[in-house]
Amino acid sequence: MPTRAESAASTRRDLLDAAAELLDAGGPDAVTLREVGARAGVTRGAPYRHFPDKNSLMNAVAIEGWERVGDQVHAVRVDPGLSATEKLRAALVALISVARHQPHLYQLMCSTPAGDPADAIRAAGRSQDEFRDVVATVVGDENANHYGALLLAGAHGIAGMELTGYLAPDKWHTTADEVIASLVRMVSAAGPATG
Amino acid sequence: MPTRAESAASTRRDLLDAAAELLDAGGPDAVTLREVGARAGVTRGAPYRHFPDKNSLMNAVAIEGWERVGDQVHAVRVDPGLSATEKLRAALVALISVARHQPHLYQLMCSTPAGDPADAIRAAGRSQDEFRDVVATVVGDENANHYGALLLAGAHGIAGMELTGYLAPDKWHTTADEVIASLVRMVSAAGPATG
DNA sequence: TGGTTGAGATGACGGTGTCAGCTGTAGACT
DNA sequence: AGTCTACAGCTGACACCGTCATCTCAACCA
Repeated sequence: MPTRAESAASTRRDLLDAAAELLDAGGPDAVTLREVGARAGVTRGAPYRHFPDKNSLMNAVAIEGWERVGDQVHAVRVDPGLSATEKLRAALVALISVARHQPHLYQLMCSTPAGDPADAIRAAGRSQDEFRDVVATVVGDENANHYGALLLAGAHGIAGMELTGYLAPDKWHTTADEVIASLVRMVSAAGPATG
Repeated sequence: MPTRAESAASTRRDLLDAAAELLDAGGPDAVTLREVGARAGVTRGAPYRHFPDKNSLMNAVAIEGWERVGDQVHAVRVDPGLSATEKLRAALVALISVARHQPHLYQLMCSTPAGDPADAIRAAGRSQDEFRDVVATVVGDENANHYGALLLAGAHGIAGMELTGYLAPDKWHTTADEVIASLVRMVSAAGPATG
């Protein structure tokens, strides 16, 4: 029999899960506070005990998405079985795989955070820090910022184009994976010595 | 005194302008069919004579945005006063400038088109064709597809990160313009001879 | 044991997208 | 000329949404 705090925490967790589930299944329009509440076993007013408004709930969902990406990139970074270049590629693939498997979540994560953006940007910043460390092992600390931003942008851009259908395969005759591979190759070639 | 067809076309134009105006000023949530109608001088039901639903209206706004980008890239491509590399950079800047000056429109243009995506993708495709022609003059026809997609993704990604605030300047110590310049430099170095 | 706190339920309100039905007029037809 | 028709726009209505004020009631603490 759960204590009151436990029960509240459990409800909050259920609300987040329900929101993420609805988002994955039916896109942003399918996420309705009434349905979120219903799936969490509460009524439409209950979420307001845990989040100031709907935007804050969606913001929290996005933050958890970024935290998961951060964990994945961290796991890649400390994986002893991967070379520096392999880590770089794996880290980029981690980002793209969110766009592929949870496109609606990805678009939420990469849209301007509603309400207070600070928390979402901080959560995204942690995975960016992990990623920059990976980049640094390939191009050196002094180039990590520049090439890190370049690679992040490239991965983010190709992921977005792929999931929206704007990277039409029969027009460009290339895939997101090929572009990623090409980016990694170019940056690796630039190497630690290049300004 | 306008004929009936002229009057209808004028109303349709006013609806599109009003929607784009509201989108620019207040984001997607500010675009309401009632307000769009009011600004166009009609009531809330009138837009349904010109668009099947709200999504189609927003889709049409996105398409016009892509057409404008296509025109800009075309103008760059045929500008006799620019070198191939300068054209490449200018074309990318044209894309980014939309993200900078009309961020909400840009996010609409780059989100999964609601309803029938075919028209929006076709409109975006025209500017992509123009862009690929610019790329081809730098890296050659055989590499235009691959590097074109890479550059487009890079520009799209850096534009998106900049406008959402995820490219924190005090974290990455670089700017979107620097990343673009670096991309152009790398691709130009790859050149027509490289596979 | 009695008071307090806070999670959750409920009723209500304004706003929104959407549709059915109506009105009036521009253009076509006889 | 007179009549008919198509259709842009108006209005009322409906279901749904986010949000809030208010209420209830069980878990906590003194």
